[in-house]
Amino acid sequence: MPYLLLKDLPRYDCLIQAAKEFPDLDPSAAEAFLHLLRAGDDAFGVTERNLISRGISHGRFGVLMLLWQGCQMRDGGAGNDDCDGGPRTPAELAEAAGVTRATMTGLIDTLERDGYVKRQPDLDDRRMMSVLLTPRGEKFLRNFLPGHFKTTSKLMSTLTEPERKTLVRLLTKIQRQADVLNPRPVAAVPSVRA
Amino acid sequence: MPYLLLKDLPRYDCLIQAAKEFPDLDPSAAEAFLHLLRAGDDAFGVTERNLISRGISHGRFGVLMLLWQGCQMRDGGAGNDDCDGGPRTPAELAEAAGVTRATMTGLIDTLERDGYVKRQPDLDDRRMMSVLLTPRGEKFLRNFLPGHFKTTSKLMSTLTEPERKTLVRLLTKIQRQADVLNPRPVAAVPSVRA
DNA sequence: CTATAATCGTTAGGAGGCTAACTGTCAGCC
DNA sequence: GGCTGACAGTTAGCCTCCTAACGATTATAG
Repeated sequence: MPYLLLKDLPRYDCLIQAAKEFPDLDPSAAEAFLHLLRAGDDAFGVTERNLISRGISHGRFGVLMLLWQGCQMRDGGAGNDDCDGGPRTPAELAEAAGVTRATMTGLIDTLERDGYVKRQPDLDDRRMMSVLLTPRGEKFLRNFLPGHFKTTSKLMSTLTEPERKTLVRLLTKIQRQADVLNPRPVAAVPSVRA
Repeated sequence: MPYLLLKDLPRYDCLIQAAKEFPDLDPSAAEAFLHLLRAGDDAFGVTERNLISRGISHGRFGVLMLLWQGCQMRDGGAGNDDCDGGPRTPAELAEAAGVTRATMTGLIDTLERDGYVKRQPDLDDRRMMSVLLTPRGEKFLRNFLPGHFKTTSKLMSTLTEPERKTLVRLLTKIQRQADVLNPRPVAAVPSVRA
């Protein structure tokens, strides 16, 4: 429950009222926007509870999941060609997780302190490190995940299967639109000539 | 863009694969859950951009909105009986905003430092303060809000009017379910006998 | 082979959340 | 009137995130 405001959303007629003063305000858009943020925050809060009760933050959990995914790919080896083992280095993890490298350093620090992961220098390129899940980290996930999945299932149990599909479809549209509106640096395009 | 992980969501067949190992994992529930968090984060990020470019955080913006709403109610005085002027004291603001009083102290500190709000001691109850929007704070909102509303409108412009209504309906269901799963303290129930 | 540029991980410092504990003030019971 | 408890706002300390800058290492150009 990190991020935002407005425990109770404004009622729709209040939005219409406000739209009289601000012609740019589209009531139905604002309503959808506020509900999206509110529901996202609520959903986040529900799972956050599970996590903090186990002494781990959402960010750290995400790192463990990325590493574990890598292990699965390697062990199960299901010949999935575009899952080449998952991220390993802090930079890859940061990229996959959507945080900065500096933040990833902090996350790995605490995970290593708690014994869930291990850093290992790369022999070929001495700038790099490899981050590995320890047996303890894997054990944590195996203990934690079932409850976590149960929670998300319960959270979504109010929606029928078609409703879930509809929701995903609408949310995907919004994601794409957000990508358009959010001019990401898009590192891998060093302009036409460089 | 505060909170979470997984820049790229796992593909659906990966979820199905994982469900073989974890029977508790309901793929469609997990998919909907992840998309909800992702879309909420994206939407948040889009507006956050506007805010930080104006030197204000989402939290501070929320406080200004709450105070401004109070002003509107008072000035316009539209005889709306359950909008009695909006929150005024730090405790009310914290409650309305969904943060702790301690956090609200910090938010008001920075807002006051920047000249957007003003603290005023309550003469009747000397424990209390009143927080007021300054002319500068109001001016900021009048300058900022049109662009903000335009952004949210653009974000939601990918959805038709019926789609927005559907989205709101589904998200409301999730909110309610989250409330059920999230055992809030519900302060006003001092147990049967106290 | 050397100089410059790019990349990796880290560090330093800031902001915004939280909890827990503190100070002042009001309300109620004796 | 004087305690005791409840409440308002603040303070202190922690965590996670960010940006900016750094040293070390590798890649590239001449």
